Order: sequence, then C-alpha cells, then structure tokens
Amino acid sequence: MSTYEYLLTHEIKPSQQRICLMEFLLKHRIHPTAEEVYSRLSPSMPTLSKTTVYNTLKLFVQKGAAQMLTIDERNACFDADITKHAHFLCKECGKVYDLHEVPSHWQQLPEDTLGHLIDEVQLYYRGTCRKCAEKQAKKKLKPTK
Amino acid sequence: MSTYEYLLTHEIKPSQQRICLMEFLLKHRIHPTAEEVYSRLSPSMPTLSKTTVYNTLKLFVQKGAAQMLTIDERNACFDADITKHAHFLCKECGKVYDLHEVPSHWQQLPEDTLGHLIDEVQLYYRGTCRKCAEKQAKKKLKPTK
DNA sequence: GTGCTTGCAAATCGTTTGCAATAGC
DNA sequence: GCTATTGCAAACGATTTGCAAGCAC
Repeated sequence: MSTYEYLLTHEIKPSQQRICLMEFLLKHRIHPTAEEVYSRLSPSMPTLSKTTVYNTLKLFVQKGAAQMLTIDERNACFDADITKHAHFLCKECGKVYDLHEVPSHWQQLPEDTLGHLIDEVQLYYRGTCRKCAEKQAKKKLKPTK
Repeated sequence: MSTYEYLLTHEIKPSQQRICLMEFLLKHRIHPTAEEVYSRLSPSMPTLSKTTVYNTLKLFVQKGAAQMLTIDERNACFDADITKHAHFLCKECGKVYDLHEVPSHWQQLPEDTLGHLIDEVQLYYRGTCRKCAEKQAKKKLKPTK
C-alpha cells in the first residue's frame, strides 16, 4: 500500500507535506521529535515550516496514524508504529528505543480502573542504553585523567 | 517520623523551604506540577520563589525522595509516593490519579532489555476519568442547546 | 470561489540560568 | 566567615496562535 493510500485509511487527506512526513516516520523508526523531523526534511523541502510539522504530527496522532511519546521530559517524540509496545529512554544520549521483547501483560487494560475510561497505555523504561553503558565501561578501564 | 528526619534519610539537608515542600507533597497526593506547588504554598510563604520550587523538586527526584511523572505532555508533575505504581491521566480535566489496583507484573524488569540498563519504570494510562465521564453522560441526557 | 492547508512571525508557557542577597553552621 | 540555599530577572526552548497567502476541488 502506498503512503497515499495509507493516509486515506486513517481518514487523513493526503497532501504533499503529509505524505512526506508519514513516509519519513515510516522509514526512520527513530522516534523523532518535531524538531528532528523538521531539520531532517527541510533540506529536501525548502518551504516546509515548523508549524506544518507540528500540525501534521498532531493530526497523525488524532487520527490514530501515529503515537506521541512523553517519555522524554524535554520534548514529545513520535512513532508511526501504532502497535502497543514498550519504550526505553537513554538518559545519557537521549535516544528512544523500542522494547518489543517485554512480555505483553501490561498491554491488557486492568479490570478495576476506579471507573476511569482508559483509551491509551504506555510503558516507559529509563536508564542507560547499551552503547552508552559500553562507552562508560571503557572510560573506567582507561581514564583520560 | 518528622518531615525533617524523613529528608535526612534521603540525604537532603532540611531547610525551611524543603520541609514545607515535602510536607505539601506528602499531605496532598494530587501529583502537583511545579506551578501548582508554588501557587498553593506561596500565600503562606510570601518569599518563596518559583526557582526554589523547581530546584527543590529536582533535588527530591535526584535523591529518590519523589518521582517525576511525564504523563502530561505539557508539564512534569511530582509524586512523593516513591513506590512503583501506575498512573492515569484524564485528558478532559488534566488530573492525574494513582492506579494501585493494576496487577503488578509490569513492575518487574524484563529479562531481555537488548543490553540496556534499566533503572526506572513507569506505566501510564490516559483516558477520561470517572467524574468527567459522568459529566459527559449527563450532558447527553439533557443537552443545554 | 470556497474551504482546507500551509507558512511566517509573534506570542505563550514551562523551565533553566546567571548572579546577587541571604541564612545557617 | 564560609558554603550552601534562596530568589529575582532574564534567557531559553518547545509548542501554539493569529493571520495572510496558496492550493485543490
């Protein structure tokens, strides 16, 4: 299915900008922030504005074509993978990773919700990612001081 | 145990402001934002500054005496209950509720973390809280228009 | 041409920073 | 007196808003 058709299945009118943004999200599963999307796309789309990036990402979320992650306190990031899956934030480098290997019990909604109506679940982990942990281990072995 | 002693157990030097803030957090389990803490305390502490509120809340989190929640995209909120428990955000009224009744499997760290070192877990639900759901139901029965 | 989409500039809001005043040992 | 804490004002950065221009059917 083309991105054009994919947007239609989510009731999103496919404009040039929307297609490019969705294509970017689908291709680069890096959980980009609005800022990142803008800076990566603007070289090839000189007239693209940040406002459009913000508007479009918000539209995708509203229409269920993307999810917004609030795992990073500083800025929201976006994921076109709309299946429920856990996320991991590295506090060192700020990267967000998928964690599909987490057992999926958490995805089921609890029976007792105190009467609240739940329509979204997010499981967030935070810590130090593999790469940063390795970097730190090396530093300890041969310190630069 | 007094708040003074409680702060000491977390290696936090108990100043006037720190005691008041921690007392507020312990007494009012409403997951306040920094702004809320400030506006609720400043009437009785006229010289209190927002900077101090931000500094102090950050200190509490660093020392493990409070946790920061990023469930609300707009602003961080704080919880002096440092036990692992799920949270629910009402998208209508913005309130954050504890959900202690959620089965606790999710609190256990997954075996396969792709090599990442996890030191924090958060489970967030979002939807419509009981009060807001009731309000909406009433509106439907006797619409004002 | 009508209505939605885009893009610019300015505004907003939460949070941080620089630095001087203050408090507590 | 020295060090850590506090508080003000300014800076900052992410996001939103108002509005004019552009596009598509």
